Amino acid sequence: MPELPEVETTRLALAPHLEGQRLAMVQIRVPKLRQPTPAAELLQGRTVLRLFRRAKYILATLDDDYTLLIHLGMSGRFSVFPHTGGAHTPTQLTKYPHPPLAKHDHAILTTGLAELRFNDPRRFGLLLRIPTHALHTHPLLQNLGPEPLDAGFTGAVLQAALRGKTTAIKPTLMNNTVVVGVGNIYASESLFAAGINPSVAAGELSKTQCTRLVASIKKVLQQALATGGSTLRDFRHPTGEAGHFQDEFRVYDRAGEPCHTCGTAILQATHAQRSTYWCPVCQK
DNA sequence: ACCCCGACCTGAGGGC
DNA sequence: TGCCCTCAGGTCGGGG
Repeated sequence: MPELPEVETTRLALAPHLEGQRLAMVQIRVPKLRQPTPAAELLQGRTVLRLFRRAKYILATLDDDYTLLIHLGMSGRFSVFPHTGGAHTPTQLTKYPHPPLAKHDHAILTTGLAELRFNDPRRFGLLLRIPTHALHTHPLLQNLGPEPLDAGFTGAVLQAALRGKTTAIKPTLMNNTVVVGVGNIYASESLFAAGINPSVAAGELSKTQCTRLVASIKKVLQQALATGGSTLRDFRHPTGEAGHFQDEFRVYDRAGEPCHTCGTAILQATHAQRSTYWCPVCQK
């Protein structure tokens, strides 16, 4: 499910229920996701000071000098069940019967405002408790490339990151040390928008192409954010709404269908074991 | 230092 | 109906 637009959509939906709120009750129902999950007692009673995002990680700064790191993996999502009728103590919360827990509901965070449930069938997601002072040197975070929507991500920066790389540009866009947040959907979509063939060796892109590609990545991600991300199969906003960017796909998941620009059939191939889609006429 | 591949998981969908 | 195969929005560690 989650590339930058879906992760940011999730963060935006969670923030009003978490920022400034105390985790009155925490349940951890799975011993490990990608890594062992923190004990509920270490999180319960803490207040969330701030909820921010870096790459595809959602980070909750807690009031005990720890940060809760959340990653949605392939199939992770949050559901929000707001309480009705104002603030409550944990005991009172049980008086508000939210729907029964579902299969793969691995963590439940309850504040005075809502119950937030993390569901992840494939368990590629991640919940980690990290000392806040050590966050930027944590192995998961210290080698990350630039945020694609930051002003500092420019054609020159991309070209420098691609220098000497012989791998095709498409899987390279999904390399977190080059740029973060771009996954399998938005890599194909951005290359289409830039008119670049996904098989071109990354290091061979011209300065002009890098500049165009950076502009396309920003445009595609911003448009996806504006439409609430992409809903394939099961991705939902924490509110339960679907995203709509899947209606805007130019190439992703459209093998054999006509290019919206030139009518040529969209092609599909595999790069690094992931599907790539492109138009052989519009992308050179 | 790079690059590729398998591994980690469950579930949906298609073919037989 | 069921079984078996493939594929799915991500990342990491090992080996070449």
